[in-house]
Amino acid sequence: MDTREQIVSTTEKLIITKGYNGFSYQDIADVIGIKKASIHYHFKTKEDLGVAFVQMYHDRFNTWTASVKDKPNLDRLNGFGKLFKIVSNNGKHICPIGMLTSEYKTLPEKVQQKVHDILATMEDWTTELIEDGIRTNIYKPSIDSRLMAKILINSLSYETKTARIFENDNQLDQIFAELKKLIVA
Amino acid sequence: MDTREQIVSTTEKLIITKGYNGFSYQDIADVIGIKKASIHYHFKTKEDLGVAFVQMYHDRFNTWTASVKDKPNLDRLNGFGKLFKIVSNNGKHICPIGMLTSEYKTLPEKVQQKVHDILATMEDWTTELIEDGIRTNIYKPSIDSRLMAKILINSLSYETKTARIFENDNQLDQIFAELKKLIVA
DNA sequence: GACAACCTACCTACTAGTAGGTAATTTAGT
DNA sequence: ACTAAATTACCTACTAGTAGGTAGGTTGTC
Repeated sequence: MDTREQIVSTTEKLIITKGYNGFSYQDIADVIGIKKASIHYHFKTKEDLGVAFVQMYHDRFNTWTASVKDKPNLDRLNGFGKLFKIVSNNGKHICPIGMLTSEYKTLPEKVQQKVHDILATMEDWTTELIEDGIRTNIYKPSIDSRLMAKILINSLSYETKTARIFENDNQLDQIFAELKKLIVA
Repeated sequence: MDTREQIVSTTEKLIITKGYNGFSYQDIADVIGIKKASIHYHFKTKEDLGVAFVQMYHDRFNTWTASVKDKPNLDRLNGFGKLFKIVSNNGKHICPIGMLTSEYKTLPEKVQQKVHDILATMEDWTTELIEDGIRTNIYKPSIDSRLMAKILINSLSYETKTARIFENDNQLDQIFAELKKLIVA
């Protein structure tokens, strides 16, 4: 992993714990053992680094959706749930996009745009997943796909935060199971 | 409204937009037109102010639950939904407790404790509401009360954040309606 | 006179960002 | 193959601004 990748990777960890406004170039410098000015060499401004991080996260999600696009609907649904389980890391981490969603109003314009984009991508993908499930009679026909997509994403994303507070590492599974009960016919 | 109340009230607005770590005593001073040092007179440290704010918010919730405790179950459920609608203020605001939940790891210890307490209170109240609904055959018997309580709170709380980003002021109602469809028999 | 509620004036610590320099590597021209 | 120019990746040292917090003085009310 080269220095640039190390910076973005460290940024992810710091956003999870301290948020975008809460971490500093000095924090990153301390973690990877270089000087603050050297980070400015790789990312001229903090805004540039923020944009690069969210773009990386968006790319990661797109790569994942591409990798499961031919799998059965229920596999994709379970895979989506597992994504949050991995992010949560047994109640130790939270979803960084959830953090940026909270901080949105104070984020630099270009970072806001990127956060807006990944949220839209995730909501659209999940909506299509549920639409597909209804169309193929796997899911309950009474469901509104977009609203259920939001309920699913909101419940799981927010749970990574409360799990960290209550040091509860298994309720994410239970919530996902309860949601599946509501969705699957 | 005396100065102390003005400070706490301004703190609420600032936490909603900038978060606990994002607002400063100077911000408050600018809003209410006094000097920074005068805020230290009312709240010796920022931690004290944070504690006072969350306590006020907790008291407000307790006052509300007390005011509806003898109302029919569905009235209480609808009232709970409306609480988020009021907080959201047509997609302009977010739930400040949701903000503090994101920031949790960086909050001073006493503020963390208060956030932990209000989250537990809200979850317990909602769980009991759903238990009552199941017991009185108003809700679907297949529901797990605690998990559904979390799904309800998470969905609505997180939606105040995404509504602010997408400038969408009516999906909170729709999500609450969809959740009611899932809960009510 | 006592006290509450404010003030001015300061402190230390930290922030993002910049100026200017250096050693090592890569590229281009002869 | 040799060399000069350019680039990469870092460094030290600094700026202006802001953070939370404090000491001590002033003002207004009972």
